[in-house]
Amino acid sequence: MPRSFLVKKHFSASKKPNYSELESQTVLAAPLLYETCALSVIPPPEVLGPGAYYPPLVWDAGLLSSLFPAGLGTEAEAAGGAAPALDLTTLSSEEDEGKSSGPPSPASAPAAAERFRCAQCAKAYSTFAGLSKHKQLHCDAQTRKSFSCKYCEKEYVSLGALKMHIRSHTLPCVCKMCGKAFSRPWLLQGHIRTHTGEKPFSCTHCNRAFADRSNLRAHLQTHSDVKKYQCKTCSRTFSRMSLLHKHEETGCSGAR
DNA sequence: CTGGGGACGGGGCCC
DNA sequence: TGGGCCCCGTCCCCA
Repeated sequence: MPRSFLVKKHFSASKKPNYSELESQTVLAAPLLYETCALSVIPPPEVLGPGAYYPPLVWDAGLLSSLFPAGLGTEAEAAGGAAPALDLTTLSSEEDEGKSSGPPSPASAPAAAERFRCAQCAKAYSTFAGLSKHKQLHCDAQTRKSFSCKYCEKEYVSLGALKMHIRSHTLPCVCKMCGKAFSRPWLLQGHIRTHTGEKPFSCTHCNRAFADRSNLRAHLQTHSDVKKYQCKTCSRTFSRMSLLHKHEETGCSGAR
């Protein structure tokens, strides 16, 4: 399964993300803030539409854990929220596995600890909050991804992966020439080559040059007698997956 | 219709 | 932990 395929469908039911729309939210309102890609993750609230925005603090689990050292599980309960999959606000740094001195520790009340037991590892906790945090940090995380994106349905197993993904929503890297926004600096660099005409990737077979390494790789396939993608029915090979898909969709006759 | 180029996106790996 | 880079991939367009 292609890795980018799943995400793209969240962006748009059709082909490409609507850059102009995104730019209107994240870039054009405050171009100077982002033109050098200085902002690593999330634009200020006034830049994004109110419906789509979640403040940066939401993502700062470390800050939150410092603000709520006693644990956020009880906070969430008090708020009456049936928390979604797993919100980052419920994450804190390493703690509570029956080891820390926090509220969920079972050590001080062995009898009460029996009240909340993890179904997967049998660890016991005195409070529901303690059990919840344990499951979020350890047992549930082993069976499902734990870091949920606020902008879409994607979930990740690590905060770093989530942060990287969030950039695809915030698009902090903006082209000074045309205003187009990108999630990562090197994507912007590649785009800038479309303005400058720079083509640093050359084919050793025909000296043709490309601005994009992936495009060179695809081009190299054209020099090969046996292409990378092969039809299972007729054994015909193609230089690109898309060509193979087209071939299969149009109905491989089995000939050739 | 097919093949190829151009532009771009995302996850993973490495430093 | 974050940035750079690589790899794999999609989509659009054109000859």
